[in-house]
Amino acid sequence: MKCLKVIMNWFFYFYYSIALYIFRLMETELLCSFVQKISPLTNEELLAFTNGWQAITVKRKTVLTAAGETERYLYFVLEGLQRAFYIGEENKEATIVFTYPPSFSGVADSLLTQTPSLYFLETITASRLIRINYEQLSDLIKNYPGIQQLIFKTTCFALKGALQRHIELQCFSNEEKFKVLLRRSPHMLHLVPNKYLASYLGMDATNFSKLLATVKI
Amino acid sequence: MKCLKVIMNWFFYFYYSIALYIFRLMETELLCSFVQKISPLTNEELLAFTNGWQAITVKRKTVLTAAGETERYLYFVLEGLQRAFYIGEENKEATIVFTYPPSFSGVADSLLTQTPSLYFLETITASRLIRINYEQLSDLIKNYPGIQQLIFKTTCFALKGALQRHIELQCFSNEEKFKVLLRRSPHMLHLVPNKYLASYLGMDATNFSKLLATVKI
DNA sequence: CTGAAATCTTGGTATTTGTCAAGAATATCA
DNA sequence: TGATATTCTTGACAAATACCAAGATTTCAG
Repeated sequence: MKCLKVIMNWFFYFYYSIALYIFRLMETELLCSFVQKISPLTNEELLAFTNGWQAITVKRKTVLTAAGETERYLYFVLEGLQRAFYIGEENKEATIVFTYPPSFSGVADSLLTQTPSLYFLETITASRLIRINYEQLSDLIKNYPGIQQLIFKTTCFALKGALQRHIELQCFSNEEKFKVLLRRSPHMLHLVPNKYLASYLGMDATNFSKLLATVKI
Repeated sequence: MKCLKVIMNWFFYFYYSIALYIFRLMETELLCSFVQKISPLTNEELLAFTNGWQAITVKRKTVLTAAGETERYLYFVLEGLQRAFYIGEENKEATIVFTYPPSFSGVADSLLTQTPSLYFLETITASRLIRINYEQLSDLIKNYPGIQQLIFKTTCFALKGALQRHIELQCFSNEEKFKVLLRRSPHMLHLVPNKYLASYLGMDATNFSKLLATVKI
């Protein structure tokens, strides 16, 4: 009897280890294929880059970074939905960006300049992420030209995106912004609460609801 | 008589050369002190970086980069005022950013990602600028870590600025935006035509004028 | 310096957008 | 699963903002 128990424990541990290993392999694989699309790395760089990430699993509505804090991590989203948002006068929220897998996440400007974040980063749904802290990332950037290139490119694309969105916010009416959203990210309508979509488009939630009724289809 | 003419020519050329030399020294000095504040360079890097810039002098309302073109230059402003703006439906303009000395200029996202610009870059007043083309800049970035660091940092600050402005556009009322402008850049009121300031704040020009009358002081 | 063009101001009006409230629908957690 | 929050919808109303036009002012180029 004792013997059986030992064997079972052993089996359990064996399979658990394999499962964990495969799991980590899959995560790493996801990260690898993501970064390779942005900027090709050598095998050595890839190995260095994918090493040292910490996996976290969090519930919905978990604050990953609070406004006022300085961002400590670069995140990579494996599963779930997150948003960065600003809280203004009278607790009005302005959603800056949504993130979902596979992509990096984190308050980019705060992380890169190591200055306090203006935004909150929060999970919308339960999420699985991996993250690497600023010091490790800095070392990687310092020591591997390809990784520096990767982060630089990512930053450039972020800037491009921010300026693109700038236009939409400044030039488009609520209805136009709504239509752009419908056209460009129809899936978001199902995934994200309307409340957040409204705050992403910079309009009142009730107005968003009315647009849904009139503009739809 | 002939002799006198030759001597005068010689003198002219002599002083002209010296003047030009001093001029270039001053320009370079301006660029040096500007970049040193962002990210310190070694002497060698500084020498490499300040070399190869082309000086241009342009009249007011000169288009430096047109929407649809891919930005070819990184500019450094020595004198004058410029703005980047987007032209939307019915020729409505949205000013993205103003640039004035000493600072870099150019459509940052287009230059960095080498994709077509969404904006026009145009001088508001007659301007003196120096510029370096993308290929040269790329080489400098590739060959000098300090210069890569400089451009990377500049990009990060640009991103930070874009996200900061994002908040203002999305959360503030016209009056609030106007007050922020008054507080943060009062000098702009004298330098920049109200028309452009209005389009910078994302409001109608007539509304801007009314705010000037009511909010002032 | 002067005529022509661009810009600014102002009032009135139309449109867009936000606010409030309350009931309906939906999602969440124990 | 059921109780409890949260979110969504809808209407009427209020506020903000854009639009238009015309005259005053300023700026610019020849």
